[in-house]
Amino acid sequence: MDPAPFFQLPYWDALTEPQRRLVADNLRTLRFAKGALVLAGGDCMGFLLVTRGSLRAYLLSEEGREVTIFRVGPGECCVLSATCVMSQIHFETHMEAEEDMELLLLGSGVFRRLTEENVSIRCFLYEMAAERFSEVLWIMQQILFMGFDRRLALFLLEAGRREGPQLRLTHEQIARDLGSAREVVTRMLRRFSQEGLVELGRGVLTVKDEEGLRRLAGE
Amino acid sequence: MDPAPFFQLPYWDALTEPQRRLVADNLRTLRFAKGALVLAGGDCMGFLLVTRGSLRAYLLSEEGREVTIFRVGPGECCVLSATCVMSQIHFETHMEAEEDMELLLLGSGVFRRLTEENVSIRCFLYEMAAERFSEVLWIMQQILFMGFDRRLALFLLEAGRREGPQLRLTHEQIARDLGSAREVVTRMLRRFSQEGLVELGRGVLTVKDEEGLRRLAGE
DNA sequence: TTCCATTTGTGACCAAAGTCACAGAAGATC
DNA sequence: GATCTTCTGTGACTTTGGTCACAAATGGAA
Repeated sequence: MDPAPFFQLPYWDALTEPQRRLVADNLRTLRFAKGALVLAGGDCMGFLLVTRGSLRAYLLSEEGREVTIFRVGPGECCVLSATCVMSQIHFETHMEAEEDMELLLLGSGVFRRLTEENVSIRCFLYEMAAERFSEVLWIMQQILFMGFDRRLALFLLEAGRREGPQLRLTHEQIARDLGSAREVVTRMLRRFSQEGLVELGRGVLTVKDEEGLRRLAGE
Repeated sequence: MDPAPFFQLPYWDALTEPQRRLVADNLRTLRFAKGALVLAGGDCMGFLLVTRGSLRAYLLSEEGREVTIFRVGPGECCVLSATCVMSQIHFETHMEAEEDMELLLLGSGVFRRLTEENVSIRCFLYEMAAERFSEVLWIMQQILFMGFDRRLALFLLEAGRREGPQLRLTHEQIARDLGSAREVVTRMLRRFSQEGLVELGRGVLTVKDEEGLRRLAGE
């Protein structure tokens, strides 16, 4: 197992030599297949650092509806599970592998020891949590105040920024991401395609008029 | 101006003597009348500590709809404005005085210097932000997945916990808090009163059957 | 090629909550 | 007590988005 990615994180410098050894000795690599549940209901697994693929964090209702609140890509760590180890704050959040993925895990026992010994790490992680916080507030704004057309437009713009204008997504996936229903997505996408904003294909979706989407999204 | 409340905060111990003087010399007391806007759109005023009354933080839509995301009571500080000074994260959040209130302000310049010099304070504040984060996720769950009846029941339970079973609230105020419309609140409250859960009066509302509300709320 | 599972398209319908337009009631103020 | 303002009550209506029930298209797999 190659812990190199962990060493690249900014807080590595803040560690003492014994602490570094402790980390190196206790890192484990975990692999998950696409769609696998990585973490349910805000379990406190410890410190997670994604090395390949990506995680999707979402809220889950009793009836099974989901809403994505953020993603964790390669080189990023999951602040929620870290925060939960550090301060007994429990987040009712689920995480699944969006693609086949690999992550480094530093178990909660060792990780807690580390954060108790070293304020800089705590601080660094909390700061990242605060950043997520501001993103989540933004998503909340969208859900609260925007119609579905605007939300979908924002979704497409955001996805486009991540993956380019060619999106390999089914309507079903989009619906789950936005916490809506597939038919609703289909209808709205059809409207978008009639207006020349996107082009639709089976399992693919091409953004044709980013400017138009942006206008619709009110950006 | 009496900076005593500031001294009672846990991080006071973490300050050096010159830092303490710096704080004491730069604290200002501000007063706001009930309903006054304390902070708009996530301004970075600096560090706010409420000494009397309470703040209400809310999201605001373009059309003027509001949703309350948290409150800051006496002895508590506003983590959002603090966080925003520390890390340039901007929260699109508004705050108003819920009652006549008084707060201590440590301007952003001095406060930034302080947090740069002292990791413990940074860390402490970020940790509080993380706590707010978990509360906001919970509110998000409510809005996303619950019907209005459940949300209202939760609101009444929460308000009851703060202020006892006698609530001095108008339907209008409740509606603003929940981001809904006054008529909707009136209708639902009427249903609640028919079911014996609450008793209604002009500007007053008494929780009669907390257990029943709890059942309805699914707690 | 022929299945077959997956994905998309669509119309009809439903339900929740927001909007509108008032009317009436309760306190406050003069 | 008369008037005013603020609250509350209510029915009718609209909108949005979710649900249902299919049909049709597409692209692998056998």
